[in-house]
Amino acid sequence: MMPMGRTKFSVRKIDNPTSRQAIYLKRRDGIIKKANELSVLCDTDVGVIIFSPSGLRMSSYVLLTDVMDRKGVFIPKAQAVEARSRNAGKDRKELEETLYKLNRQLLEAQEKMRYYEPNVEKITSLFEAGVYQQSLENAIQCIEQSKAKFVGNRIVQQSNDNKEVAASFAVVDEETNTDESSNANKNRNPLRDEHHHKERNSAGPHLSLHFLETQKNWNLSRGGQAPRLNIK
Amino acid sequence: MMPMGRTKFSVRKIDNPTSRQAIYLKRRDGIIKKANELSVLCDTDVGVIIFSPSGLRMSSYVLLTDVMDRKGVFIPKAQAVEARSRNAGKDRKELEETLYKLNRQLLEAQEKMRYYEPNVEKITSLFEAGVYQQSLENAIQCIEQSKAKFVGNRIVQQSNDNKEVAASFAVVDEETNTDESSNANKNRNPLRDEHHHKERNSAGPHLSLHFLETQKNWNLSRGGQAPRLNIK
DNA sequence: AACTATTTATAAGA
DNA sequence: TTCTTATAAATAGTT
Repeated sequence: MMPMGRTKFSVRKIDNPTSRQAIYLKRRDGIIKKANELSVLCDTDVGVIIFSPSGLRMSSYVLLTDVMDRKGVFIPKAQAVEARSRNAGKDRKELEETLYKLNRQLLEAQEKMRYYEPNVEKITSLFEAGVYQQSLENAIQCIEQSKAKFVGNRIVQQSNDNKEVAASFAVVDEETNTDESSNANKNRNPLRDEHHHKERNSAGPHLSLHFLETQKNWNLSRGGQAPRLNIK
Repeated sequence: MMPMGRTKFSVRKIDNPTSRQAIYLKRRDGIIKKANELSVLCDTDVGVIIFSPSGLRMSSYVLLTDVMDRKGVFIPKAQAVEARSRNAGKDRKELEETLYKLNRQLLEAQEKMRYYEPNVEKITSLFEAGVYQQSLENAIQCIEQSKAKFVGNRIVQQSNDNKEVAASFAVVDEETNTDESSNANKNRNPLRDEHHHKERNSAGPHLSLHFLETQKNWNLSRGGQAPRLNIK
């Protein structure tokens, strides 16, 4: 008979589908919790992407942003141009594969583009508008910095813009919500780490993602306190 | 005197930089280890991206990967399948033509993108910087107008601008979030709401990703076995 | 880098 | 499913 409590395990695929699923759920939650803790404790950006075992859909994602830009989502220009001639030797299957990939890349690009060229008519909430605006503001930041170089580094003050924008969000939030009861649904400010952006050229949609919350009672708030578990 | 062993902690930013860094390292490793375990145990794809507290560089990423290709993160599976079959009737010439067109579209998209994500390092004159900025300012103008609609056609004024806008943010937001309170340093994430993801096909991590391993002795291999830790 | 005292995470079982 | 409980793991403060 198995011991009552936790048993040792080895890192190999769990054969039994039922327990695999069960374990998946537990561990998924565990990782997300830890990712959140790390991000709060150390004030870092952390992203986690987890697919359900079935593989049919993304089960859980906790994403972090602008990473994408840096990792070369788009194929380098040279590579793209060259692609055509390189198709000469490919058989049909390969061609279709290439086509498929290109399609995807294009979709990605278009998706991204939406941040910068939002169809104003299609913006359905103020919320969304703010998101778009932020990405643009970020882009402008970069340009400002670039300009500063030419002018002789004199315009450094501009760099506080982002903070103000972000701050105003928070401030007003407080105006509308006077009650101080704190619950789990708070998310970090995507603009918090400006230095991230400063270091890099990309002004990308620095918004996207973030912690998808986990409906649990975990203290997912930043700066929270609460030892939230039962104390023996 | 502090107890020798682990002490309880609350989830809030660690003030002491030294211990923050120390804790960062430990927990970072811990998460990566767990991510790997999950991926092996449950045969899932898991990705983790962690930035160092300094924020200067990506400190650690362990991305599992080809996920995207296999499971269609960017395009829903159904759509992907369709994309393929649409090419079924085409002969080679047509295929190559399609490929070429796609390539061109992609290049165009990338070109445009450069506009919004200009490589600051490569801007060679103040004038050029100005041009970029102008296009971005224009975009922001549009957004502002869009915002105004939501604020009830109220004219957005200079000084109170931020507050008003932000306030309505809160309101709009509240439709999806019933109770919410906030401190000055906590910001909601504008994209938190899932509908962003739901409504777009490619809300996923636009990552291309690869597996970066972690130099450690952990058994990071897939399908591995080995209880890799010391047995008492 | 190692070491432990403790806190956490969790695999089974209820 | 959700809760419980015994035990494995993770890890904060120390050396």
